Amino acid sequence: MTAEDRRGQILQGAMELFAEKGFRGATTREIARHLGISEALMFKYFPSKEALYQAIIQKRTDGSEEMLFPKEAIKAKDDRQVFRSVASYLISKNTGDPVFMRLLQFGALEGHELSRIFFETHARERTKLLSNYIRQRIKEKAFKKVPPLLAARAFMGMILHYVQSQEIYDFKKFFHFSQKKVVDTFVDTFLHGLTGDNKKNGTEKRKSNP
Amino acid sequence: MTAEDRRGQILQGAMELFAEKGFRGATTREIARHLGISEALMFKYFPSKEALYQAIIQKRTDGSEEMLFPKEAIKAKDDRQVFRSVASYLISKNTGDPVFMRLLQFGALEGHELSRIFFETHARERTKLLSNYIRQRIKEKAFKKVPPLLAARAFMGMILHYVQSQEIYDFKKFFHFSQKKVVDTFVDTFLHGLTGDNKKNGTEKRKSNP
DNA sequence: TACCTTAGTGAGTGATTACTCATTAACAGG
DNA sequence: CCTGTTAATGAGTAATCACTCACTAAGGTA
Repeated sequence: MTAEDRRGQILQGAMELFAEKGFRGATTREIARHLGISEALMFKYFPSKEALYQAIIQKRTDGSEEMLFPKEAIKAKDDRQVFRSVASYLISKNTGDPVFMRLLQFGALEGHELSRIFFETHARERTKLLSNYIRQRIKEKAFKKVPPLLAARAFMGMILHYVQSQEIYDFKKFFHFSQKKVVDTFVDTFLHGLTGDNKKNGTEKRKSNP
Repeated sequence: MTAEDRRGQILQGAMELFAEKGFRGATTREIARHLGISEALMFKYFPSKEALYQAIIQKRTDGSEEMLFPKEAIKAKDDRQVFRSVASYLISKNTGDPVFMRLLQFGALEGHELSRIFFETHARERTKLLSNYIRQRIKEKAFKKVPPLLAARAFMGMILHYVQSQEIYDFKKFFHFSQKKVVDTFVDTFLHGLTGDNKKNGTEKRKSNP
């Protein structure tokens, strides 16, 4: 097997185990056995367990294309479409493949350097992008006057906590909603609130109390 | 020192270290040194590291008085007060003392039995209580027709993810809002949404475009 | 053939882990 | 004073940890 392929294989297998058991919890012996190779070979490719962990995080964060922040919807000021895109992106990115989410969560708790870097750059950047849009819409009197940063975190929190619950707390054992239902409910609630008349979409209203 | 006191002291000190480093990350030697006692004494009081961990979780979950679910506000159908109470409770319980939150998070990731039990009972129960209220208010046409469980999780997710960000991802280094501001923003947004006129409170309106 | 590079390993290394045990020290009741 | 109880410990134990090293075996080139 070529060096390149072997490197990739080790990264993949190690990531799975780190995500499952955390940095401290996953042993080098386990990882090697999981891959069907010797520990010694692993240490030929990565000089330490720490270096292996760092390579994994770096690979995933570098490869993270910018968040699907729909430029057309933003230009068109199509609020519903903007928030739907953000929600869909976050849900679909993390639900199918909770490995990276678990990895980050573990890293944050264990106080790992690179996890902190992720939160202080990527996560913060995403929140800022969304809060900028909200700030602009407030200026245009389309949104109420709320702290934009707080509102952005509220919206992303709804989504991220939901995904986290499903994948880490194992709530998916108890109930499951379609992604469309989740996105619709979260976006509609965020934009229009729970109170008010029973409208189905944001654009059309329907009288309920004649 | 009496046996009772010593037991409590060990529980407290061990909890702090488990919260900081996780079950696998915190060593018995560290815990003993942190308490200023020998490992041997610890093992006299708790037969294994596992038993110590279990005792900690049990103590915190048993002592958890029922969530401040304001009965008067519910009877009065004071939506704002209901959601404000839930939000305030969750925030103040976890912000000042993030130890238990970290403990649970670690436990969930490490797949620890008792953490799972917490989520499958306490956390689920809270969500159900809130979703029941929402379901009732939907029947009374006070709320829009949304999946009550999903709406409840959206609201609690906003709050819990916010606290988690502040305490675990260390976002409090970058910005801080007063608890009142956070509660107001989250509750108002959840009940009335971001769109619509610029009202300051749910009851009084203020014209912005003369 | 002889030689060099390189993927790959088995059998270790010292350090650290959760946990044990024989022993001490203090204090009580008689 | 003696004796029993009990909090408390220092010095271990076997197992496991991350990591190393001397060593093959398989090619490619001359």
